Amino acid sequence: MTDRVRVLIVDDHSVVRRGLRMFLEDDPQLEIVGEAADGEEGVRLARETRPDVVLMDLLLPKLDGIGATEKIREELPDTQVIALTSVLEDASVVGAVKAGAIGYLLKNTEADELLSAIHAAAEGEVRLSPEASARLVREIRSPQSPETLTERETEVLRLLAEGKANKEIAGKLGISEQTVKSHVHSLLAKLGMLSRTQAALYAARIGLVPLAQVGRRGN
Amino acid sequence: MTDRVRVLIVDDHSVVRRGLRMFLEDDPQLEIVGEAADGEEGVRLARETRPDVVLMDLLLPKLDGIGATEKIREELPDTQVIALTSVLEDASVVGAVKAGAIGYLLKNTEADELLSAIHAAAEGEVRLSPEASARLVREIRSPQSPETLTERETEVLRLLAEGKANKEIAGKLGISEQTVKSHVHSLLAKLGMLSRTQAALYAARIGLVPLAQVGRRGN
DNA sequence: TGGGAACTCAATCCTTTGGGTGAGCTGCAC
DNA sequence: GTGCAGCTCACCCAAAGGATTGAGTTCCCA
Repeated sequence: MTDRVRVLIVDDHSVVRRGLRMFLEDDPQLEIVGEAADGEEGVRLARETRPDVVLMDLLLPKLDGIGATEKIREELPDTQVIALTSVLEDASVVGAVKAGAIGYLLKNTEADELLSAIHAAAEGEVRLSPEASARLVREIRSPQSPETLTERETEVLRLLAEGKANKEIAGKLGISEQTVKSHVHSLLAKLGMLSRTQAALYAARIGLVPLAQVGRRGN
Repeated sequence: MTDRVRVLIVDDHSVVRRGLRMFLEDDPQLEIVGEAADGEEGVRLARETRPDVVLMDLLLPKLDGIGATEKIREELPDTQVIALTSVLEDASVVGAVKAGAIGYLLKNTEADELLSAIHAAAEGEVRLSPEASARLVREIRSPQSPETLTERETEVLRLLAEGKANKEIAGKLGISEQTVKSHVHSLLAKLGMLSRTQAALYAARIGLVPLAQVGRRGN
């Protein structure tokens, strides 16, 4: 509490890194120990600098924020991670929390909120944006809680969300089309959806597939 | 050229606004005349402050960046707009340019590039990020240029991209399912795609539908 | 060792999607 | 007017998608 809180910034946009740095430098109690532009670099810098708090964007090149959070929390249990993202989605809130994030804030958070969240995180206190809290609560108590997809189902969903047909997915995975259909079936049931199109959009929404390269002719 | 360039920042993330402000304040030739957090406020502030250059995020609440750009260019022909976005998509590049943007930059642009782009814009010079240029060129010369969808087709695509079935779309639009099918057919042909799922993902990718609220049960 | 979860596949059935073709209507441009 | 583009609809057909039921495998955990 008396020492300065050492912070690492991980975000792929230089503008955002700069903005965060400016916000944080207003607080003499904080020290920025580094900036990383992708997930892998984030993990590496965390390892080197051993920060108290990492501000982690979730959409990152190379290794996404959730993956990076997992690795950091695994290797450096004393380092707290705050997920900082522009988009709010059920799945990514839950994913970030599961990965070990202690906070989840939206990028439109005001400066003082952000600072207080960082100090809270350094003390091991959970701090979520009101929206994120709502999602989490809904997740927990929701009776028709979106059951988690199995690994295989997720894999199928990913391919499905690239616009592939069942037959293509079957070929890709080396299984029969029937099996793909059964995965699609249970995946739709779990998500409470009625068509592969809805599932594909859901996958895109939660960032299961990089939207930027999706749906292109012949992929 | 001798006067300071007056800049308006429009972005819904306070962190990004702060970051941009810091970048721009390094340059004594620039003056920041305002910040807006959504499209409508952006248009209003542009009207009031009559800036030389507007830095416009494309994903905005209330009125999106392309709409805001159109309005600003209409009312204030001397104000140049630079689209500044985190995602690069064919359609939004083309859309922004059509709406009258003179520049299109990604948010991971470095500070000096950004500054030089602003000065270029103030002089009426076009400045695109290399990636955006590539998309534009491809758009122009591409022989199988993605023919533009008609209004009706776009409407159908939008509903399709909310995960709706043909029958639902028909009901929503008050036309027969057959007609919907014919729209879907020609729309797929124009986009060179094979399934509604691909089309839906494409629509999501170009921001035809707000991804945040897509694919939910019962919408 | 018994049970459950995950993955695999099959057979059957029905619905949805999408292709092909043709055609009537409107409104606008040449 | 003639022609074209866009919107509408119909009929037919093939393919893909999705529901249902049932069942075999492996692997892991209680």
